[in-house]
Amino acid sequence: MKAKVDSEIKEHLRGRFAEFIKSKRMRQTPERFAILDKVFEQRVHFDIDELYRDIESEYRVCRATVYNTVELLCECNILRKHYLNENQAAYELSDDRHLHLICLNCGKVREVRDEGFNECFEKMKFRQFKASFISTNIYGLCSSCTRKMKKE
Amino acid sequence: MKAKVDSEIKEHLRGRFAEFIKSKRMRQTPERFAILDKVFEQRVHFDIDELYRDIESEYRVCRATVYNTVELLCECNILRKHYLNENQAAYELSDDRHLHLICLNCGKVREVRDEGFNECFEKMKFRQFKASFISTNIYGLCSSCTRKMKKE
DNA sequence: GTAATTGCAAACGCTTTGCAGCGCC
DNA sequence: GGCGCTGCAAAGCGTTTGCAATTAC
Repeated sequence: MKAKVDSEIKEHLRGRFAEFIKSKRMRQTPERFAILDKVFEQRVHFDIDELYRDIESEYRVCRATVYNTVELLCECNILRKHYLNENQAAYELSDDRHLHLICLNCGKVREVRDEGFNECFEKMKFRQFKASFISTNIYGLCSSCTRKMKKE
Repeated sequence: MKAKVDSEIKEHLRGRFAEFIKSKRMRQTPERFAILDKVFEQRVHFDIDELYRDIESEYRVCRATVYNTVELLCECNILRKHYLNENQAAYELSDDRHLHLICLNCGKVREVRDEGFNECFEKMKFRQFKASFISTNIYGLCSSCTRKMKKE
């Protein structure tokens, strides 16, 4: 439920992506930047297919390219990849810290911020492991499924 | 890295599974209990294919049945299903609380216990959501991949 | 110019499904 | 004996791959 990314941050990230691409001696294709722009328009975590359908309407690009570019955006640390369920990977902007509440019955995912939890993670240190980011999934029952269960 | 499940707990869980099956008016097939027994022998999180190959050597059973039974064991709250990466779901005994340290480079998964973190979760309450369990994945670089990176 | 990147389509791997026959209740 | 469960095989679906054509540098 976060507000759309503001244009200053957008510009900054676009610049970082451009730098990243250059540093790897890769090419700045229009497809890559078109995809990045659509990424900014996503309000919550999204999957490749959602992003693809969203882009497709105004820019001709194929799924494989979306996969490739999103992978690049993860390497560049603009996006992060999460595995919430069986179906497909979910992506989110890196600065968007929250937990996922996932209903075991209907599969609905809710994003929840919890500062205490974030602090708890910041403090953690691991031997022989350089942590980059945390992905926390809490499985349970959403309110409407709880209600449904009671009726039965 | 946990010790094998001791026989008392095993007996208890077998009983619970039997009860669960009866309560749903399902059948106590030998396949279901053979699979449960193999589940107890797993030392860390495992996937369906590992479990299947492990069973197959001494008991004729097909993949679909393993999928079905493991799903039942999750419903019965003996197992929990985690999504660590793209490839496949990972399963663990419910009483085995730990985080997963996942290397972004080689994909290796390490299990780590952290009591502070568990307590932090216990305290959390969510509006309109009945939490059942938490699955925490920490992505980063393992020590050997960190070393590899430095060399380049 | 030339090598990286794209679109397309086929391949891949995990999981689910449909179905005929078996066996638990 | 009936119907739930099994094995088998095929289908489904997200993702990856191979390749010829395109295009950024």
